[in-house]
Amino acid sequence: MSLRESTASNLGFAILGLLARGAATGYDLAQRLERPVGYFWAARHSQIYPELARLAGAGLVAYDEEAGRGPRTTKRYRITPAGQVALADWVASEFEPQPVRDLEVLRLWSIWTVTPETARKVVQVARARHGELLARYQAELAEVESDPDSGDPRHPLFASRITLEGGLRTRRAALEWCDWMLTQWE
Amino acid sequence: MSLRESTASNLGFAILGLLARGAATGYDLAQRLERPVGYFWAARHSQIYPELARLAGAGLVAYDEEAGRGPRTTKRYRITPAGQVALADWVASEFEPQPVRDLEVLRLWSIWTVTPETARKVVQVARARHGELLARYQAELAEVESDPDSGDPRHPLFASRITLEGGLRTRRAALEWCDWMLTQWE
DNA sequence: CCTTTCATGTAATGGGTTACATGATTCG
DNA sequence: CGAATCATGTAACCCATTACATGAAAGG
Repeated sequence: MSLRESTASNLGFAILGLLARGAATGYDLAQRLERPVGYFWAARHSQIYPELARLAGAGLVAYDEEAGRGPRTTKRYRITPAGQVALADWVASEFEPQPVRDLEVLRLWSIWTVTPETARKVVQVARARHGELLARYQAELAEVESDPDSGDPRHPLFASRITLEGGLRTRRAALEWCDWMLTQWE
Repeated sequence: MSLRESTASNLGFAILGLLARGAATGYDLAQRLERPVGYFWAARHSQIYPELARLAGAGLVAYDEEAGRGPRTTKRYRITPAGQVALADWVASEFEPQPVRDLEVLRLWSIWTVTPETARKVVQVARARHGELLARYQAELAEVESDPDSGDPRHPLFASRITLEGGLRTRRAALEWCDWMLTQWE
């Protein structure tokens, strides 16, 4: 665990993390970086394709070309041994906490400028959103837990399980916070 | 509460939120956007000065010039009535949840690639960081709560109090999550 | 036949960090 | 007298979003 110069960006490690779980096309990666992984790290395809090219240039990923359906060939990427080392290294590396940017809290921080009635509406909308996410996480966690591999610390599903558990706990705390806030306008 | 075209960026509303609590120089704003406000919205002075110029151009803030200490004049900014309206409007406006980017969770999501011993170390470091933040939030909350104005929904300290309370709850949940995780490698 | 999905890229723009640049006052 | 603080700005670069662009196969 030491401070290190990275060969890949944060997005690069998100992609390596996906490829460590299985080979995929840029298109596949873009979809997973919208939905399951996107809960904590989102990205669009326009960002993913150039990053894949960089990772390939650094030898952290490699690809086979299949004759594609569109105008270009389809590239199926996989992580290389060097990529696996880089990923594991990065997981264990120390890094100082990055600057946070939470739009919901920023909004609440100025909520004293509106009437209590408006304020309560804002909190209720936020509460509903947290509730939706909580339900989604719970459903996904149930699915992951149904697989016995999710108990094995060296299996990807183990990591899926603990990150989902974290999301769940965070959302539950946020819901309780919203309920508490609603009691604060007398 | 309707979807609206904003006159200011998110950073702009962070600045308006600060100025709504009192006049300040760009330098003052930069400091508060590092420490207390930086817990949920951080920014550097190189971003703040141009944004202040934009806000002034849009008539949302105004400034008085004092003969400054350095090579340039010191500008003390205050929010205008139009700025107050824009801020309150924005607080009540709907906006779809922005893409999340949480480096800590991204890292844990690939933790299955390292040995259980290394993994536990990673979680312990994260746990310590959450503990530190919790302590800081608790101290700040105690200070805010000592002021009776923090109970008045139309006073800025009310909003400081509820956002700190949220930070506290989130950190507490994160700590419990870390403790739970540590039980997961048998 | 039309829409969705698969599949890949590039260009323009905006947001944010790091580094460059200047200089007076205050504190040790 | 040197370092920290007050105080303001600009420039280069990186990261991310939106929009532009193309085209085949599959499904309704």
